[in-house]
Amino acid sequence: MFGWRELRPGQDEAMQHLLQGRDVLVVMPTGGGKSATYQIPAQLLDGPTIVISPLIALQRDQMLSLAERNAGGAVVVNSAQRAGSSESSLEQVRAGKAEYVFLSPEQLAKPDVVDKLVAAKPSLIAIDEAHCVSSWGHDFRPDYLQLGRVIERLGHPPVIALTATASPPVREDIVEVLGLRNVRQVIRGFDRPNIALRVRRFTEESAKRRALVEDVAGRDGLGLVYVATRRDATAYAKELTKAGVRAEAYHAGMKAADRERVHTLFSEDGVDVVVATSAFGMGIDKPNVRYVLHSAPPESPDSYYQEIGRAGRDGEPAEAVLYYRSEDLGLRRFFAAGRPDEEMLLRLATLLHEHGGTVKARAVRETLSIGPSKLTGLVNLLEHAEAVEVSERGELRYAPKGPAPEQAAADAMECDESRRKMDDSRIDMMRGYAETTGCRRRYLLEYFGEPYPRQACGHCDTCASGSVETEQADTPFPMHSQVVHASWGAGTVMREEPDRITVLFEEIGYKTLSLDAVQRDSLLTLAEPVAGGRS
DNA sequence: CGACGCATCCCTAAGGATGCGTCGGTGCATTAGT
Repeated sequence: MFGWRELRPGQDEAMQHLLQGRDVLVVMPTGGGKSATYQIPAQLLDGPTIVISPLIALQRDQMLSLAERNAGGAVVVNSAQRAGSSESSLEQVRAGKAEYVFLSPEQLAKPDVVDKLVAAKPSLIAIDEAHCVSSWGHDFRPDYLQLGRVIERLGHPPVIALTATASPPVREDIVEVLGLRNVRQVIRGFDRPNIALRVRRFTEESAKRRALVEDVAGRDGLGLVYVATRRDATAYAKELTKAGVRAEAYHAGMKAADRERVHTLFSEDGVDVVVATSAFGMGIDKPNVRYVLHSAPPESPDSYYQEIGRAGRDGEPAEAVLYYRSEDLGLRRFFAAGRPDEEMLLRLATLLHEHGGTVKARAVRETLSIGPSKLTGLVNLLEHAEAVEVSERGELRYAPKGPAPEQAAADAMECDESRRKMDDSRIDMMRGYAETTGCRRRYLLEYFGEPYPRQACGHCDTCASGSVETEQADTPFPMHSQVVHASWGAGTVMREEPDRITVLFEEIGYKTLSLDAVQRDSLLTLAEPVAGGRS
């Protein structure tokens, strides 16, 4: 049906788990055949498959590629189509005339859409780009955090979550938010040895800009330059054009037609380089991208690996260069520092508490005069504080045994504070990557929990310059051992260096500790190893 | 948190230094107006 002669590593395993009724988290590089892991079980299971996908453009592409096959029909439900069209899509699903239905999490926030899907008796749910659950749900697209409830409402058929990049805490977040049960993790192909890794450090912004423009002008082949702001996207594109490079800017503030035009140029090799904010890239599977440069660090190694992973898909040599000034992390800290509206949080908690019964979300929005997205964000926080419950139909009520509203608001703020600490620690890990004297590949792979031999990878600047440590560190806290800190709680050793270790603490994120201090003050104790592992 | 643009200061004048305010990413859905 799909024209494949054989399965790739991991595909078979993921499919077997689904067919045996288990939930699965798949982490595989783009182009590694992630889609197949739900497309084939979808054919074998009796009932439609719901695919949750973050971008309307992705939904359309996936729907069209399935429509070319004789695979039982695929439809989309979103705001980009005519009013009646989503109706008829849902009708086709209910009548068994469509095997695949693509929707955004926001569509699933609508009770009548979910009702129609329940009536269609779905046999499988696939969450595409599942890392969005973790990175976008908190304030940007809060409906992501309600997916767990929707999955239950849909009868919790086997669920498969798919992503190309997710560090261990992101994987845990995905499993928790989606409420996955009896979950198996299938993780394959993290290392991308053909991508050479390099960091160039600068003190002056102007020197960094000149060097980057010069660098691009001297390169052959197709490339991507990631920048931090829309203004920089335009500015760099202009300077590169002046330097004789066919460059195009790309960011979310551009008109849809212009964005479309840049995509087309990029896919048809009609451009040398696209200068973009993080808006560019999801769903891109272009084999011949030769380099990915960053004019500033992104907010986490997760994002960085995702973005440089768009280079060298053809397996030919490619390069990822980070143009780095420590000051550039400031913008990321600013973005991570946003706090919820505490006053509104308290008003919402008080309102629901005093009402005492079940209230429609619309009525709450009108009373507090806030938008749907803000309300969902606040509800997510109060749910986390176990003060508010959301019914199957999306109605709100105060938890019978919930804390008092003041306490609930305070608890919710504390939950958010802990998330912010984790975000900050990811920024620190990005700094660590930029400033490490060790092998950069090992740094990234260990961040993702993949052991990498202590040897020169030969494809990063630190290995090439000979500064990399190859000696096996002899520490009392080996890689991946479980440790406990008096005030930071439980954690896992994620990185060892001769004089320090990095621990991922469950509550507050990544911390790098000097071994001297750890031993002098007995800061850490080894915990009992936890039985069981991951595939 | 830091960069940038603008106004002000210095006072021979011009242009560099300083201070202040503003702005900064990712997308869905919905609706009013053409």
